[in-house]
Amino acid sequence: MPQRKNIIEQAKEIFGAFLLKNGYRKTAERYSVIDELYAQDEHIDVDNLYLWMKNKEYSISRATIYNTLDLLVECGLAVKHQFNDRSALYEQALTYRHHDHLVCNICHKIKEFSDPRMEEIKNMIGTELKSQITSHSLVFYGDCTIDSCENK
Amino acid sequence: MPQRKNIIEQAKEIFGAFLLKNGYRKTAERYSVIDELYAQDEHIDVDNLYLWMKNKEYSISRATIYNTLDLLVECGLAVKHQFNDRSALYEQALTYRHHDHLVCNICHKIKEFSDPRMEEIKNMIGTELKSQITSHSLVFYGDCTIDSCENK
DNA sequence: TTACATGCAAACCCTTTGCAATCGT
DNA sequence: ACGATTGCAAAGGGTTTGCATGTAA
Repeated sequence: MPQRKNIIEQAKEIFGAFLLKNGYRKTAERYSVIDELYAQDEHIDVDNLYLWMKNKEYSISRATIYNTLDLLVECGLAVKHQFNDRSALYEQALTYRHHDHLVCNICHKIKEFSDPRMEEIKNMIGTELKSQITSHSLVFYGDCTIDSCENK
Repeated sequence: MPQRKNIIEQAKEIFGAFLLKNGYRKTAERYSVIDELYAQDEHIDVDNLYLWMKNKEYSISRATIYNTLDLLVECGLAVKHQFNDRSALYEQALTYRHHDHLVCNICHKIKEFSDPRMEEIKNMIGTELKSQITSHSLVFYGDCTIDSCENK
């Protein structure tokens, strides 16, 4: 990932401006969450992010991670997903383009996709049901039909 | 609801056959959950169903409601929805046709809709990502633009 | 200096589990 | 009678909260 560093720097600048604008403080913990969230290649939940950071000798608590992720979501630097009734998953959002997810019923691997028809459906349903639709969550669940899935 | 009684009777027959087939026992508690789930006009969560039933002098525990709802989902007589990170919502499924949901950001009212393009998207993405898609969850979130919404 | 942020542990909420008592079959 | 089902309360897992301590501004 040659340009990931730049992305992280960019994210930190945006975050700094956001903190300033809202009178929040710039703490080392908050910036470290950006570093480590943006270091992930996959969606990650709070507990795994916490363990990951502990493992890297960071001194941070779960509470602070929760708090910081909320801030990151608020300023658009992170996206939160709730795929099932378990823990929420987060991913970086600076280079994010909206996509939806396909979750394998057996191995629970997550694949991403995007379909332009979703926008059309949103517009149409929004008009029909008199709602200004602000976001959506779409998850497909299915059985992999390829060998890379661990269900065979 | 003139024919709701018939629907409940029909549901009970299906449930009875399901219980028999699987060697499960026919208990008054299990049937009472059908009665009261099917009496709802809206989605309901376990706790509210429990309180509703307690209020009607039923003698039933939360654990049994959880257990029975699982069975009802298993045999197709109920559908379970997970709209947010809070409690799951259930609805009767005998007269159910698949639909998706629009949740108001402010008043949290739920509206239903259905769009045939979803099937097309499912088929296409399933082929593309090599998955036998078995189900999906689609929720739109938006701000009502009508006065019936409590957000004005 | 003085709030706000942190870290810890306890509290919370929804759901699941363990087990003795009950009840279908 | 046997074993599944119930009800209760305790345990579980993820998230939030309260409060003393630490720290940015």
